[in-house]
Amino acid sequence: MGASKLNIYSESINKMAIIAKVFAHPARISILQFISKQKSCICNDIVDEIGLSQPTISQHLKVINDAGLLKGNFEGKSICYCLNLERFQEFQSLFNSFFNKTTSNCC
Amino acid sequence: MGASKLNIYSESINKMAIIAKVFAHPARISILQFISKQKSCICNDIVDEIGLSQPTISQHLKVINDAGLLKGNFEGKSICYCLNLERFQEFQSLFNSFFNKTTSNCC
DNA sequence: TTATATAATTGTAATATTGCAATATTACTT
DNA sequence: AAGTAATATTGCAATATTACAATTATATAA
Repeated sequence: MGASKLNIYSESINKMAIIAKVFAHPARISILQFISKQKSCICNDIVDEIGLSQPTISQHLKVINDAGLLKGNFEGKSICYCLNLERFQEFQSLFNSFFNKTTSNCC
Repeated sequence: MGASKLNIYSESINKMAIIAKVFAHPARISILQFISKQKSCICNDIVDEIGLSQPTISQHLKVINDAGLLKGNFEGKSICYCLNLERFQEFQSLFNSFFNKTTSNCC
């Protein structure tokens, strides 16, 4: 085989995995960090900042966006990427509730 | 190319990505959840519970273990897997501090 | 020692991800 | 309309991940 057997897990677990996948690549963490640090909205600056090609950054942005973590505003010919903070906090509380439910019973 | 260019990111960002990767597969989330729910330590029960083959579970356990999230005690011929709660909490606070530092300045 | 049970490792196939060059699209500008 | 700048898409190669069958290692039990 090789592909993930997504059908055997609950909806919420698959959702958590999709969220975690956003953070599972350093380029995407860097992009999120960079966007959040900018005073004004940014666009192609990410390419210069991170050191990957424009298509590669664009691809990572798509992954982040597909998870709902971005808002984009058009500003002339460029796109202003911003964080969707509500969704971000949703992620945070999902993970925290998972972590907080987790205890250890032995060892 | 195809491989991740890990050298262009900071140590802490790469570390976060490695942690996130543990949670980036539903099987691993399920395993963590299952281990934490058990009253007593378990072993091969994970295989029955989750519905993946023994080598596949073993492989996922290795990923979780390599991230430092497990403690293993030998109990007879089987291994008792438990969560390393200290490390788990370390993860939680690392992610929370990332989330909390993240703000949005536009849109 | 031999048998049995549990878990790790190896080998391999299928699929996914990462990265970039080339190209296409989109929106402004002249 | 033609040119330009910014971003997305496509196609492809390299690498990584996922999954399992077969095998191996380890530990107890007979």
